[in-house]
Amino acid sequence: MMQSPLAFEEHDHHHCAGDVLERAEALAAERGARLTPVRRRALEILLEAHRAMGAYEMLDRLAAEGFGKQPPVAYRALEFLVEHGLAHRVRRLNAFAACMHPGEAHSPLFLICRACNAVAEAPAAPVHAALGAAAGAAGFTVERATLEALGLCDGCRAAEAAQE
Amino acid sequence: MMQSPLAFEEHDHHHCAGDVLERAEALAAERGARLTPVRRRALEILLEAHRAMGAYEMLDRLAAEGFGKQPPVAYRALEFLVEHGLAHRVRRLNAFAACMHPGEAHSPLFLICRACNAVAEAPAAPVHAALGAAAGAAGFTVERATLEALGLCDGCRAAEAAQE
DNA sequence: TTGATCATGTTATATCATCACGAGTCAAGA
DNA sequence: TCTTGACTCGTGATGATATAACATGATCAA
Repeated sequence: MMQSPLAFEEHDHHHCAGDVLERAEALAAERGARLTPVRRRALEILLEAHRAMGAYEMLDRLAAEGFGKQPPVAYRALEFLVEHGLAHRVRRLNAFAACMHPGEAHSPLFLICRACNAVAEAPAAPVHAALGAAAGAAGFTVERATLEALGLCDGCRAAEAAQE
Repeated sequence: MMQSPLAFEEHDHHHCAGDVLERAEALAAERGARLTPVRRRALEILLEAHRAMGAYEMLDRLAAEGFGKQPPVAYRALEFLVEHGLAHRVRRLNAFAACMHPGEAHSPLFLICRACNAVAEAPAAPVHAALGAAAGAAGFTVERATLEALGLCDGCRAAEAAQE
């Protein structure tokens, strides 16, 4: 599998890990949610990997660190993170990614590069507005939305164009 | 499992099946795609069921009619239909649904009612526009999009409100 | 009619996700 | 202090979804 960073451009990785983790802890405390060792470690692993990761890869890593070895261990930790907005599920990839903006209410738009497998989380407010309008016209009230785009990031698009 | 029609309101079911199938055939012919017996039957089954259907349920039905009994039989037929715009994949449900507007280029927006499991295909042009803009700002070119909303159709919303 | 291509079927396996159960933890209140 | 109830985490087992790899047969253009 190729490298799959969570944003297309270079960025301050320290922010992604440390700062986000810190905010996650504050959030959990504030809401009475228990960021237990497995859960916290799962979030750290997602942040360190800095890409979308399948539940079984997560399980392998957790097991290697002395946590349980059965699928529910990983699924439960990931479910907790998703429930509390600390991670997101990327359905197209059957995978999970750390949320880069915990706390800020947002249902993200994922941009998935089919060439380098990078997954970026983009602001989605206008998309949600359009979505709500379309749904309303059809007699439907949206509670949660899955917005995932498959395509090419600029880097890979340039590379592909050059190759032809 | 509950009934899961593809639109929230009553409608002319004959149109959904007969007419769509007819257009599908025309489309296939036009594009040199071979709508073979399994493929055609798979599309008919989707149209008749008139709801999202998992690959294994499709497989059961195909097998019962004398087609192959192994998963690839269903997956290949469904893959063909999706590739040619005759069906769509609903990722949130790990299921497939017949396209109600074959030929009209559209990447659909699915509205999934969490109460009655109905799945409706809504017009998504404005959503795509917003999506493209958001992606462009992030340095990304969209090729395909998954747009799925989970929520309540008006009927179920009224029922839920009445119950409380 | 021959060769290229595509379709269909098979067996086997990979991958993703949940169920059901029991032991340990922890805090609120009798 | 001692229950009690909610929650957590681990287990084995199973369920659900999807693909790989390969053989046979159909289709069609040259």
